[in-house]
Amino acid sequence: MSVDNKSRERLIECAKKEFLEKGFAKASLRNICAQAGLTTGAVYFLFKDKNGLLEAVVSAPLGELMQLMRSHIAEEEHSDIAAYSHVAGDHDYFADEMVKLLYSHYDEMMILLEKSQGSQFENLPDKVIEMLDNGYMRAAQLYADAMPGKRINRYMLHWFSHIQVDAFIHLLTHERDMQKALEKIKPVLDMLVKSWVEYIREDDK
Amino acid sequence: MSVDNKSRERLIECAKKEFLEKGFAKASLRNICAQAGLTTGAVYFLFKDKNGLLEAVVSAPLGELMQLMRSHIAEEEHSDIAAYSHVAGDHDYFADEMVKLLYSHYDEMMILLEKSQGSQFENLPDKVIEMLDNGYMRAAQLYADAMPGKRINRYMLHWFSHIQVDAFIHLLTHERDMQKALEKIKPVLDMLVKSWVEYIREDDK
Amino acid sequence: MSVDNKSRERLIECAKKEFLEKGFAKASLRNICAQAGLTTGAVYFLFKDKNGLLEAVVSAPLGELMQLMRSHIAEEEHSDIAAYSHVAGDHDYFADEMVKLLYSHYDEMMILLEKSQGSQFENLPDKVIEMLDNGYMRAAQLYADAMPGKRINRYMLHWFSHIQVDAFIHLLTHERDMQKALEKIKPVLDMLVKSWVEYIREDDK
Amino acid sequence: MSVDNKSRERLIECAKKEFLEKGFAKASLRNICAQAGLTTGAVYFLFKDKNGLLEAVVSAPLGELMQLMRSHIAEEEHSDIAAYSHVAGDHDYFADEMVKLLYSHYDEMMILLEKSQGSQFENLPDKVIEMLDNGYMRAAQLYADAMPGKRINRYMLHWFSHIQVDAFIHLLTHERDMQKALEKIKPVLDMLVKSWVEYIREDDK
DNA sequence: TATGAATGAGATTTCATTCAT
DNA sequence: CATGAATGAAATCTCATTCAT
Repeated sequence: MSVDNKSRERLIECAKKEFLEKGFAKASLRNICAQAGLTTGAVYFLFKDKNGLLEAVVSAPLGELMQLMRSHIAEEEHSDIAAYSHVAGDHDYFADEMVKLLYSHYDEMMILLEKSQGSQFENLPDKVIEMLDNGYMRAAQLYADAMPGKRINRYMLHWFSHIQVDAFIHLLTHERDMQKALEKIKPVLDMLVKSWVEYIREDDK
Repeated sequence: MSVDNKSRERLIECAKKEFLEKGFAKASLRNICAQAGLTTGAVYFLFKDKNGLLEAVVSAPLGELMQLMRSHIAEEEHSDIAAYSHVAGDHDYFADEMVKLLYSHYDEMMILLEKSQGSQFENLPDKVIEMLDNGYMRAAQLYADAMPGKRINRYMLHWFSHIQVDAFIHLLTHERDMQKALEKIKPVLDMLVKSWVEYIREDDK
Repeated sequence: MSVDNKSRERLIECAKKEFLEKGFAKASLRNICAQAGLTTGAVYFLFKDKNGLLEAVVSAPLGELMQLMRSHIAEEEHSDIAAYSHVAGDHDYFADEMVKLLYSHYDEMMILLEKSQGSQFENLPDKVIEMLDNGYMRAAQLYADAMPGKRINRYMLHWFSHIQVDAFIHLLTHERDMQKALEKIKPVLDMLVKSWVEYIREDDK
Repeated sequence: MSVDNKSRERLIECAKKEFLEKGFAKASLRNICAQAGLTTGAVYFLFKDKNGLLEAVVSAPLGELMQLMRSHIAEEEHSDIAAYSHVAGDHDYFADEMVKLLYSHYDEMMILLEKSQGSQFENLPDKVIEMLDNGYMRAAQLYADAMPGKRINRYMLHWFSHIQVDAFIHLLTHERDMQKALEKIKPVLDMLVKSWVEYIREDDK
């Protein structure tokens, strides 16, 4: 918005590198600023503090991520249980979106999901899991009710949310190329959906 | 080796608490030593350094863990592919052993698997996954060969090792009671085995 | 001088608050400017520096204070020693004037007298005491001369000046209401005057 | 208690100087440590922190001061109102004790009473005043009850406690020699006691 | 067998101030 | 008339580590 945000951008760029390399906690403001050719004071002028700098690095991608999660969950909650047989395509669609999002901000997502210990975002994966878990709960309930003598296996439901999130993080850390990632996530998601249907219920009592 | 290990043991006990609470990186040697009624110098006499203290805390359980892993993998490598239909019991047996081991040294395992960032053990889960991955490779190869036009999906194979390890860590962090843990891990392992068989292969080319 | 002093005034107003709250030394220019909707640079344009800002806040009341002090001292120096018996009314008059002045610029006076550590005004009370001390000196001399074998107790003279100033500061910090303050200061001044007459002299040699 | 506390003592000595010169808030740990030929870390080993260092500097004299205050107040509370005519000697005794105490730890007392802004002791004078105020309350009550139509002038009572404390601080800052101080405090205390008796009461209603 | 003392390098943060625009 | 950007110096504190004794 000002004539030149060069310093701000340089700082963000250098912070990104440092966070990625050392993680938030061990990242050194001094290092970042030296790299950017500035003094640490500049961080406190341009951002609030170390956390503020991190926020500047990840906030936009984070917003998009949360947006996608919310719309996925909303869809999930309005989906018909009977339709579960062909939801696969749906899931594929979500997975595609997610992969594209993750890889279009690769560094930021890595920081957010893997390198944010010690920051305000250190529990983001857990929060996302919680969102999913809650979102899937209704569908699971309907699904369980549909079969007498069965009830939701709460632990399995949660674990499925956990490994779904985990699947994307694992992908991110093991495959740098987006096209390949799009291929690789397919069977994973496929397996997840099929297993979900099969293992989400347990015998009542 | 017996006269007077009191200090050593007190130190180990206090370190365990601190590591569990704050994680290795943020644990304070001074704190630990003060708690043990000693000074930091004692750590450098009795152990080598901070990492050495951690090692003393976790080495025995770690040894047992590696032992169990190795024997599991060895078994896996000698197993017959044809037998895969009823390997379920086998896996249950392994899972039981693993859960019992993990829960008989709960604190140490938590430290090792969840609180060791910054230490020499920070990649232990990855190493275990690697072991598993390698161990499952031969069986997977045989299994793939048995079906023409199919080959191993390397990524899926690795991911299965990943979530298998993850399953135990997730259990550890979400269920403190061993009996309940033994119940909860069952469907997880069941799902894992069944899915393994189904998803480990992909179309050739 | 009139078109647009808004910024200047806003700055002064906000500075007043901050100085009052935290004292000069711990007051933060950034805070003040942010509160005023300006940046720190503005302070250096509109005033000279932090001290200049303080000066702008207190200069008018300070001028009046010094004026009153000077006229009080001038009167004191021209007063007749013989008249000391009924000077009481005089002192009451001065005290009233002083209280009215102090309370008509309560905030500024508080800053000046209690919150100016670290600024150019940090010794104002001492300077005022010095003025008083010098002013009372002549009267005291005449008074001492009037009684053979007596001389001025220099220390007591100074201490009286000290507690006279102190009396007003104490009042300011312990009574926010002007009417009540006017009542409370009466016996204090009364005591001061009477004791002055009695204790200002000591035996010669 | 150890072989040599040289560093500790050097640190305390240098801190004393720095605190005296700049006051607690503006005193620089770096400076103090450099002066003592140590690093700042040493402070955090030998004391807890900056406040801890100050505490080490002043704690002994502070203890004695509080002790003396307490015994003075206890005496005051058990004193007979009828005896007030010849209490003067009593007060002289207290004043002598106080002056001796203050001057036998001159630097520490200066720090405590004049240079402790920003530390845990910054309100010590106020606390002492409060103690005195409370202590004198009972005597004042009896004294007021003894004359119908009179009641305690709460403000004057407090102000007397205030200037009594102030008298000692003023002395400390204006007279470095103990013998001279002992002389100078006499008429001050004398005046205080006489005025107390005269001004502590006001007309009822 | 351990202590006590101290280091040295680092951390984040705060601040008044400057100055080109 | 004031901003926005940035400096540079200083602040307190924390820590793992060392080593003579």
